[in-house]
Amino acid sequence: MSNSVFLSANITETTNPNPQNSYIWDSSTYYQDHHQPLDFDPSDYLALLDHHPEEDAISRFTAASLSQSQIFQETSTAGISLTNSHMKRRSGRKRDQDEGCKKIAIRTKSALEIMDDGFKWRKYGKKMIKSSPYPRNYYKCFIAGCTVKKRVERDPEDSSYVITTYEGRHNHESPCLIYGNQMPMALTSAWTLQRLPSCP
DNA sequence: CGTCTTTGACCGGCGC
DNA sequence: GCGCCGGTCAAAGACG
Repeated sequence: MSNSVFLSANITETTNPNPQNSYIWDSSTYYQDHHQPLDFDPSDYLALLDHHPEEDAISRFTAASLSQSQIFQETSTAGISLTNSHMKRRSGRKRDQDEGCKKIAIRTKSALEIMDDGFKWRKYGKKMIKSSPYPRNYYKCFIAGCTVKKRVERDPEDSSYVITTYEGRHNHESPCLIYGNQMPMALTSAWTLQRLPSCP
């Protein structure tokens, strides 16, 4: 676990005039284990916004926007146990050693198989895997020249959660650039983000 | 008719 | 070397 990072926060889906939805990152509920600095930027993978309730303002979320005085708390044990088993199964593969540091796994409670993360995806495969009764879905970024992929599968230990694994970094902005400023809808869920291991 | 999803086949990595 | 498994491809089908 030494080279993994967990963080979690309430993320609220916003109402948005665009076809793509966006999400409010509530930094007051943000927490992270191991007291490590956040060394990846969730906004590379999700069209996140940072909500400042005292000013009733919304800005684009980035790792740098997090305050240094953040209070760290324990993350959920369910998130740790699931991602541990996932890491163990996949660790040691050559491709993972080459590309592991570019992978981010996101676990979210959702009734829907696919969540709108602000990017457009093209589905290219679906596969039953041995370790889970649920199928794994494979997507590529729709933007030409962008090689980012994601896998989406249900948590075999708790089917109310969906695990989304992003591989690579987008070389372009999210298609969701124009954000509405309406108050968020009441759709909140705790997300757990984890950088997968095997960075040298 | 164009776009997107489904699904079976194929390929390569890994463990035995 | 062989079989298993996960990831990808591409033709066929579904859907608007």
